[in-house]
Amino acid sequence: MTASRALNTPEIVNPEMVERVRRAVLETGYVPNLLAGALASARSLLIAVIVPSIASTIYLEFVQALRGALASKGYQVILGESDYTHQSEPVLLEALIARRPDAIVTVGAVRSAEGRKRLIASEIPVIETWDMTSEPIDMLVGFSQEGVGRAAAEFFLAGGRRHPAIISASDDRAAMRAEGFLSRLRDCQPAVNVRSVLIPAPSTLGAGRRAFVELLDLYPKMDAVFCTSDMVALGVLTEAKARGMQIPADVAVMGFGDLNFACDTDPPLTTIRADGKTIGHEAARLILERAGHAPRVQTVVDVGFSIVRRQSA
Amino acid sequence: MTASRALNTPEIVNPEMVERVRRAVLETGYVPNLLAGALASARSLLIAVIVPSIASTIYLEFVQALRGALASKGYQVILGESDYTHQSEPVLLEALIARRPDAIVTVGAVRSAEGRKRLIASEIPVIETWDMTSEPIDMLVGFSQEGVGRAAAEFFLAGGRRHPAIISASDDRAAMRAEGFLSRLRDCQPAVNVRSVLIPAPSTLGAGRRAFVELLDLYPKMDAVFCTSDMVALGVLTEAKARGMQIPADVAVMGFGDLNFACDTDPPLTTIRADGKTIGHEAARLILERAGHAPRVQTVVDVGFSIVRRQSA
DNA sequence: TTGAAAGCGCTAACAT
DNA sequence: ATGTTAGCGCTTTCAA
Repeated sequence: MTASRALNTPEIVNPEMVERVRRAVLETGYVPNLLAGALASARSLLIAVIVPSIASTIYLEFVQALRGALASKGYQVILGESDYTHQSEPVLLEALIARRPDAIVTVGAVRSAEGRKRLIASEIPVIETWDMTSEPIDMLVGFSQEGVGRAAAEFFLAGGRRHPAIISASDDRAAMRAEGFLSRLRDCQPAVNVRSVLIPAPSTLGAGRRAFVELLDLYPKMDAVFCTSDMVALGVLTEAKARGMQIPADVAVMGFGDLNFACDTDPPLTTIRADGKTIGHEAARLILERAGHAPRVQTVVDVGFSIVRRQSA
Repeated sequence: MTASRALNTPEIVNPEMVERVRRAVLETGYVPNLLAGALASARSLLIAVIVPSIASTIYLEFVQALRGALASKGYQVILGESDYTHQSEPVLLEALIARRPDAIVTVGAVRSAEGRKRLIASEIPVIETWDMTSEPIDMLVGFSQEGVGRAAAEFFLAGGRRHPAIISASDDRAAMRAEGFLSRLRDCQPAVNVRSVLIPAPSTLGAGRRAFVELLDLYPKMDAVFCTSDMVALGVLTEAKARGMQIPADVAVMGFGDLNFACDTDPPLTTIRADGKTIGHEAARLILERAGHAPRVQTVVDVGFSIVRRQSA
């Protein structure tokens, strides 16, 4: 017990004793067994994070920020992949709950009723992120995906574009952005024509190119394209350039994500920035506050989004 | 004990008993505590993976493949970030060892003597990946980074290019690729001029653009550029296009990684493919074999690499 | 096929 | 400031 205290709370142990323990640790190469510690203390210092796909770059900064903010407090992150579908959600959740993480962070709302039930029953703090859902399980850090779509439409309209199109990936949140975009356009007087093309998640440059070709074909008057991902927008820029089109003169192009290449494309990409880093930091803050048994804190955080105006639109 | 068996090895339990246990599990919402299980059985079903940076896309497929192959056997992955430096390596390793993972997979060789010592002392299976180091700690799955660089140089030479340049990121493995590239060129008779530009890790499109501008300035005769990352190569293509240069007529461009956009750039990017997916699968296979107490298997796997010839070079 | 006993390596809680 | 006791929830081992 004294050794345990010397390592975890040295300030309440006699300095000489702490020194003796330190020496013994070095001599023996002792590394504490966190599994045993977690079992005894009911704190695993483990945070489970569920992303749709590890390979989708859009969430990388978020995971990195979350991980970084928690690492300094001794927490580690375990990653789950929900595969953009909600079929295996309950199974994945059970596997993660079995590790007794101190919090579970999900990208997007937990959709399956079964999954929600298990999370609630587990009494583990839950943080849903990247969207403002109406009925969060517990805590929530995000922004309005529909709002993003509406803002994009508004931006095009304000710029005088009357023949907008959208290239949308087929995942939950991209669909919400698309819905916001379309709904804003439905409200126009006089009516505005729109075309949309759906591509499978995850979003790639190639899918963007091909979708743009398709749009050029079926919507010759098109003068603006909103892409639900910067990678797709880059594909549009590539195809446009290859055809000698002028961006934004011929077609305005707008992306989403403000990925790290967006400022360096040709022309630089106008996009909507959702700050994954901030979402990660806020989620970490909520986790730490909850861990400190702080009085019930504000549990819904809207981090908003911003239009990053560059040259492509 | 019977309940434990009914859940883990139902085949040796009376079917009626299994059924009773199943019902009880459903009724109570019981979820096994893997922390306790791991402590008792000395198997955590946890695999620690160390990548230089979560945000570097090049390792995403690898992590995903590794995760996928292990998930079906009940393993989960815990992620560590080594930050492209080896300073904090021992600390990170200690934090991971404390979780008693059943294996530790690292991207790149473990450099610090302290880290190597701890890993060996821990007796946890170790798999170093993405490089063929001469003195692996335990198992190894990778390919020759220097070989990649030499192959790139060879490719340019065979294509008649005599004024090659390289844009290299400043991480361990990129530096090895650069060294291979330069060493092959040093062997040329008659001598071949080379220029190299170093950019900070992680590699970005913007860094590629700017490095290319720099090269154009200080090496007007340049007729080929090898980039240690596809993202950087994309930056070169972008800048070239913006200046109205002809690729590959004016300058041949070659990347590394065969990232998912490489086939859809304009022109399509010639690159060197290192199959992260295969590395991940092989690593998973080694882990599972070792876990099955299989007789000492082949512990060094060279997955090789291949030149993907497209139009940019 | 089922059960009983012991213990994995820690920490909480309660002495001293 | 240090020590003792008990127990976290499982699995291993041995017994019936």
